[in-house]
Amino acid sequence: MLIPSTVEDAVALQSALAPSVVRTAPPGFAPRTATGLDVAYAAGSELVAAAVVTVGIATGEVLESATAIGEATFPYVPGLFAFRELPTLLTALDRLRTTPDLLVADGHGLAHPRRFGLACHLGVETGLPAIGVAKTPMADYEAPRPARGSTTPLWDGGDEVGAALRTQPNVKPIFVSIGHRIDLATACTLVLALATRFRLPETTRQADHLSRRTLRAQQAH
DNA sequence: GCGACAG
DNA sequence: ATCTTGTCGC
Repeated sequence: MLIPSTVEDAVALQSALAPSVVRTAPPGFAPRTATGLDVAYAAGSELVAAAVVTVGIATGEVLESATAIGEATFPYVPGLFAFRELPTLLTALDRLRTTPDLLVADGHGLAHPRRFGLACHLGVETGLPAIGVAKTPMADYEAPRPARGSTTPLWDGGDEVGAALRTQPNVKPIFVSIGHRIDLATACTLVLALATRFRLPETTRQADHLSRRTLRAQQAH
């Protein structure tokens, strides 16, 4: 995968790719598994550890996982952090034996200044359905009702770009947006099904834990 | 012009 | 993201 060498090129690439995002699900789309992706960073270096974990949507059971060690070359710039994580995440994805039904990225999809966050980039790059799940919003929203499952729209420049989703009663919402080849309502339903017990979906939790374990193990060497 | 800004 | 102990609660 080609990583732009400048911020200007990175912004241009996102704008160029944004029209490729498909905002509807494939006919008869009924994923049985979901693959979570996350990256852990080392404190003072560019070392990163990526983890991808496939779980059963109905059970939350871990079915398969893969990891990769890499280097974050691109600097952290809000709106461009996908360029830090993409190469290592794609390497880890390639190591899965079974092609994912659905990707769940740790970050935004359409709820992004150029409508092309990490989840969109992952989806367009792989051709797979993808959802963005973020812990903090970049867009405006009103608090959803306290009940589990309630949602409220995410607004950015007059566009509805995602949803604030309450996954647990009276717990801070998470921010769901389309990544690729899915609609927002389906994305929210699937994320809710993956967040039966905790605020974050099981995909995110498992990938987060595995990426941290992988980084620690790498640093011990 | 200045601050804020996914991870 | 990461640096970081204990503590309150289910």
